[in-house]
Amino acid sequence: MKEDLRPRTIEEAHEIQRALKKKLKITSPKKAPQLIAAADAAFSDDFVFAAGSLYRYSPLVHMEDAFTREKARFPYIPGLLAFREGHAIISAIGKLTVAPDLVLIDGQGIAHPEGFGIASHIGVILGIPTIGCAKSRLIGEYEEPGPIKGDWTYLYHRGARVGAVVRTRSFVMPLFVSPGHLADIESSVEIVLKCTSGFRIPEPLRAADRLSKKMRRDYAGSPALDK
DNA sequence: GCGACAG
DNA sequence: ATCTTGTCGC
Repeated sequence: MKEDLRPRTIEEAHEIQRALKKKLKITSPKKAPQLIAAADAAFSDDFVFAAGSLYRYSPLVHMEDAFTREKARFPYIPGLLAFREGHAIISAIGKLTVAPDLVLIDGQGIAHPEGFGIASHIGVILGIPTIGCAKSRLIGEYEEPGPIKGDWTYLYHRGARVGAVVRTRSFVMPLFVSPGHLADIESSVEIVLKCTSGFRIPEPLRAADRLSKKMRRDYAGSPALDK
């Protein structure tokens, strides 16, 4: 699986994406998750700092954090984000002492040109439910949702519903939510909204974002931190 | 050929 | 994502 996130070429990355997509499952979840984690990454000149933040779900209660630092080996290419930060994110999640039931990822799920964004990629590799939560659109057409928190519309691509455009805070730019793995559009919207209060970004993702940036401040130039 | 393009 | 000054609003 390590190889599935560290291709040598763009062509190889596309092959991996197509192969892993065969294991993708979009379904309505049976049980509500008890533990939700969120992951995000920050970058310095040559490192990627990934952070994972774990919460008890409903109500949201912070449990623990974890992070990793590794060399950035793949460029950012729209559609291939998983190959730039996926490996580090999975590593950070793996450092949590308790495994989450679901993970929120900063990026797209199936609302992706190949139907396999970073949230789907991570979900398939980890074998657990994931939800993509992006701040902007990668693909798809949609109608602007209403202006109040909780308003949302479907995101369509090639005639199919691939996600939702969700107003997580009144009168603020919406978020692009799409199921990653073992989730569906409606449950993804519900979970994202339940994880959000006061801010545009869901609390677990805000925590992961803060931590990844703090780690960059603290360790951007440290020689030996890797194991 | 031109425009779009998660982080 | 990152860089980076001022500005608007709670």
